[in-house]
Amino acid sequence: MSTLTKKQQLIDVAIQMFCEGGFHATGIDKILKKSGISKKTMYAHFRSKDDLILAALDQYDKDFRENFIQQVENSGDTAEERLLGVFDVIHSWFSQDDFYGCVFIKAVGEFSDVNDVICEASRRFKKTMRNYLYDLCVDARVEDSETLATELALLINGAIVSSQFMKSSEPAITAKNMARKLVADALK
Amino acid sequence: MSTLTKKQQLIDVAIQMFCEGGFHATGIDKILKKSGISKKTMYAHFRSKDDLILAALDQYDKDFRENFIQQVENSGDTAEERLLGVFDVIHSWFSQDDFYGCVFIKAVGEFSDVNDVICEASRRFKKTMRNYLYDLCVDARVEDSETLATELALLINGAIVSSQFMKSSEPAITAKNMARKLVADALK
DNA sequence: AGTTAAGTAGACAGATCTGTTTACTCTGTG
DNA sequence: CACAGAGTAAACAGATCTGTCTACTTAACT
Repeated sequence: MSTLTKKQQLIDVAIQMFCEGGFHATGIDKILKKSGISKKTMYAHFRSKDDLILAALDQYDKDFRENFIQQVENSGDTAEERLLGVFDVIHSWFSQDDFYGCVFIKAVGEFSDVNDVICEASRRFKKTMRNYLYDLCVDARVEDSETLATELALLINGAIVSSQFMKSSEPAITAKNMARKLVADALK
Repeated sequence: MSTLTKKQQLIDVAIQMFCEGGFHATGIDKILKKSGISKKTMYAHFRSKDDLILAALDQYDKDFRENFIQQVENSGDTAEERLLGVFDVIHSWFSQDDFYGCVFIKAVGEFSDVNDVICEASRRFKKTMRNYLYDLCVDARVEDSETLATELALLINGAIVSSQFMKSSEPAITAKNMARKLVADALK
């Protein structure tokens, strides 16, 4: 029951509520009520709401990527299989009950000010993900890994948004079929 | 200077501000200040803020699609050219100074409640756009137009989001290259 | 046992939000 | 001129938001 635990609980509840309801519509009071933590404690750990948002995004960034990478690693024996395995992983993500789209896409939508720290954190996440895709491409001996990584990243963004709109996990399958062609082309 | 004009001005300013700043972060007072219209007049035309949001989205839906379709029609002589012309049109959209991503993507991000009227309007827009893509596919004598239309819609969503994150219009070009392969495949 | 750190509960301040209302202005028309 | 329609300006109500502050509690450590 160290101080870390309360801080962590706060971050956990916050990210969950931001994912579902967005940032501006999710008030501090709601987060505190749901987490059962007092306001004073929150402001002892975080300077402001924005500070909490930032901490929540940082945490989510780390957790999501860790989980994502591990699932991709387990999705196939060859590098090429893992490259397509990415889309199986997002398919199971889309299938979760608490899937409300990508919280970083929400973030750049709500904080469009270019220099906003929250935007920067979101951009950083997408860049890191794209770099991971690039590494997968290199492993699969793709010649133009730069291009393919960018294409796959675009495909993933599209699948997320389409899935959110259609309230279905099918776009992951659509994207996988598209990716299959691109990968085949890139390896040819 | 009829009543329509004031209502229209309000809608115009509102949609512009919602596009840039999102919905929850854009207060009524800011819209009124920017448009120079009094609060009483606003509430004479709209029942509530949600009502204004809905009217603004409806208007944008109509205007955007009209403009989009016209540009696509002018983008090539053959149906196949127009199918790829779609990506030239979004490229010029991404290049605009006031491009802040797709307002309907913002909307489903901020109003995630499934039954929300605002969400419904956003879903309707995306469906209508996909149907237009479907028509283009049929015109181009694509065999499986259902699949290709879904794929192109996903590609467009991905390009929008990637463009917003990268603050660049290049994803439109990336998407066009991807689409070229898909169209070639679909016509083979 | 006593001190300290960390927490709760909740009142409070001040800003901002949506939405209502009152009183005044302007403008065109019969 | 008189009146009706549409608009402005601005006060107001009531809710909600972020952030601060006081007073009390609990638990751990020396």
